[in-house]
Amino acid sequence: MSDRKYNPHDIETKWQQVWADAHLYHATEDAGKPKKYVLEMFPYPSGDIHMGHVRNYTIGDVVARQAVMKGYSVLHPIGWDAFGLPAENAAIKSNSHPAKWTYANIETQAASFKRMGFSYDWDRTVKSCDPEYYRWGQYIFLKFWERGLVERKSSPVNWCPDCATVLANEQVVGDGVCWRCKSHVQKRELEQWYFKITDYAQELLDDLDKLPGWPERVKTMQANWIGRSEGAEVEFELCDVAGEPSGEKITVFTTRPDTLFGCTFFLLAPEHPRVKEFVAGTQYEADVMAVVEKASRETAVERQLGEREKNGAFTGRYVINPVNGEKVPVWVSDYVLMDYGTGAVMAVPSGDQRDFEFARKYGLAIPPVVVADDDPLLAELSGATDRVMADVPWDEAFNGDGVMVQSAQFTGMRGGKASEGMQAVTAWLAERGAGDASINFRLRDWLISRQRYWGNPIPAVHCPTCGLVPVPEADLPVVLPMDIDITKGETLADHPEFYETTCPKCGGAAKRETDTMDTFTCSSWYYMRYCDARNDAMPFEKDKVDYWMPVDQYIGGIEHAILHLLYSRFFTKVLRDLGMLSFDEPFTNLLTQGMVKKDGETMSKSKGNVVAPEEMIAKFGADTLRAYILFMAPPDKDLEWSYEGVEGMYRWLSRVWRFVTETTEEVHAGCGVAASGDAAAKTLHREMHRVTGKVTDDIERFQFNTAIAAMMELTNAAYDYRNAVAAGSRDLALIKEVAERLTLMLAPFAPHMCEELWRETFGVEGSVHRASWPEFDASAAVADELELAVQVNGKVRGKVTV
RNA sequence: GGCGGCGUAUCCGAAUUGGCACAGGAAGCGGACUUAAAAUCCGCCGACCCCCCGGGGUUUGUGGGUUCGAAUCCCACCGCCGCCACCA
Repeated sequence: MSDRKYNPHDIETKWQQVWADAHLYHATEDAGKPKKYVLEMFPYPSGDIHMGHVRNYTIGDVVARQAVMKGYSVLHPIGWDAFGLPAENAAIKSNSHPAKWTYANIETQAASFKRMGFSYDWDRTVKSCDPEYYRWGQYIFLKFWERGLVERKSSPVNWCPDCATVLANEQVVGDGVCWRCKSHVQKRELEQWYFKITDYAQELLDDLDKLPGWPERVKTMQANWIGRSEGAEVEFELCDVAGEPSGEKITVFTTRPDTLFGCTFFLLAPEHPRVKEFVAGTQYEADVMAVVEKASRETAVERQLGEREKNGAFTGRYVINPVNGEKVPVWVSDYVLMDYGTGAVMAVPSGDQRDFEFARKYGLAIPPVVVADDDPLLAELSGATDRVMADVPWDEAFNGDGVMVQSAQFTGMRGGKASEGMQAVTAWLAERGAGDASINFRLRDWLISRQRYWGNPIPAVHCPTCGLVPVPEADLPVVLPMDIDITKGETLADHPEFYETTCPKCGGAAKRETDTMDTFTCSSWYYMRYCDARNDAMPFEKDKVDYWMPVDQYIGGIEHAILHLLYSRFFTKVLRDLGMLSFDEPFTNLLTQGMVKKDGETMSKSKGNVVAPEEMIAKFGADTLRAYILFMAPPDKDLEWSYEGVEGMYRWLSRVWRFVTETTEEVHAGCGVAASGDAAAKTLHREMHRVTGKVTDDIERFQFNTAIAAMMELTNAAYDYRNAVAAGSRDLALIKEVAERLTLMLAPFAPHMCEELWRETFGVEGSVHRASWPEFDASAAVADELELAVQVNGKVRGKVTV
């Protein structure tokens, strides 16, 4: 018989040990059961866990535990995203080594996860900084390379001065700051390694439709990031210095070829490679170079701060508009981006607000070409195929749908995005070899090289004779050397014993690549490794991945809406094309959990509003913390921490504990009747079935807060029954069933307490976490009598009891 | 500027998707038990207006609309949050 008082601490540590010894949560591929892969984003080992971790991993744990009880074969693993800069910074601060800091934190976090009672299969743990893991990251890199998806090229890249490394576009956030250290990012021209994610841009966009289990806003963010634009490429013929046609073509991308007749000037980005050549030694050189230099001085931040004053200068050159043979001047302007489209733009000031502002500032013509249906100008210009008006009477550009005017044979057609006129102009250009329909993406290739030590070494060799040579698979892993003094700011480039090597191709002296890979390469496939975590012959067996994958439920923070989730989708598609697996998308259902706040702000040490999980465990136990963090709000919403709230949760768990232990004593003592069937018993019986249905349903919908609320209602109904019926007359079968059902349904939330009640109080053989989830009888949940409201004109006018 | 989300009692939140608005918890108040306290158990618990003291009416950020019926759908506005942003 258990203690009368609920004492979480002894119970929790006791069962944690029992579960660990029995490998209770070991996952096996069981062909006789449906599978469920429940995964939470693996943590970065920066110190001990915080409340955000508690919330994230508790959600996953409840889902995983209930799935086991419902008869699924469940995979619920954990690991660590262990490479990365914070480890280097911490090592510098503490005059230590990144590995030491990282492994120590992993130990701390692992202990905390165990103390929280999470049901992980610890035999599948992955640490991305272990050679047994990262060697397969290198292997995958080589496979990508074989497939032509690895590229080393020179281009303007994002440089974080504080992290002293380059960053991927996705890692530049907010107003042009580093995702990790929030420093302002600079632009530098550097040669770097890329994964050609743009090869998959269309599929990454299209397949968002295959993800009905993802939040709409995450899909919208990814679609915006990929940024598909339909339009046309148009070729303009360049004129020479004397203004005569040179025969050379210069291409632009436009989403509005229907406005081509309104093009009155042509723009180049300040970084455009032709700019210097065009103005060298001319009277325009000084003005143009002033614009170029001003733009280059501006940081990425300033250029990304939305709309600003547009600056420009005439280059002295002209291009010929292919639709009307008009010579239009070529300008340089700082609002044209070199890394989108072709770095050159046809300007149509009447149809584009930016071009409009630029034209007004520099006195360039603004002829109308697409006019709104309700614009009086339409009547005035109706039927005019030639340009009779060179300047619109408008205050701003018009970019909507309307009627084409002053556009030769296209005059009178519908103009606008995806319009008849747009198609007609594109077709006309294509016939004459002056353009064609085209699609442009905002997505850029993924810059994966980092000039940092604590990461996965890129398996490549620079040979003076053979060029870039991949490290042969047999030579993997390229081991990250441990004898490095990070406190002196050393990187692999400071260690000749690392980089001095021989070329795998010709055998001559060569230099090993000293950059490491972006940590997001490590996190792009770890969930596949869990399926076959100890394989030392390949990253994973196809059969095992095909059994467990895709992840049925993925849970993590919204901050990965683009970064990690996009990269993982990309990896999955490439690995599929490499024949290593056979599905298209890695995560079928995605839950993005909200943040845990205190006093309306995110918890942080600098704000001094951190509530440490260990402090709450010490006070109330892990079960109370788990149940509380799920009870306070739906999982996708932010949650405001309240100390009074935790005490309330502890009170309720104690109340359940008392009910179960006391009624079990009554049952054992035979103090009551076998079955009573009176009104009070009927009410409790009905409530028990109603709540079973509600809890089952709510966990499926991730409404953990209402699932717990329903169990509280059942607890209240159970106490009502005890108050209504005297001891000795109580229905023993009923109160026993209520106690058992409560224990089973609460087990995923408060696993230790329920295990204690199940095995010690009830005396059942085997774990409650292997027991079957309670069935419910929908008809038993329906009341015999029902009060119906009678509405007349939507107002309650009476009530009838049926 | 664009896109997306949100707004319900003192606070956190229900309302399974158009059908009795506010379940559950917290806070607060009262009672039982106790010499007393804690713990526990029981009960009460939004506001405003009207009232023949039985009760009735209004109220889901604001204002409209659709509907027999709206917290829920539509339009406009206000407020808060997030993401993107000179992407041609």
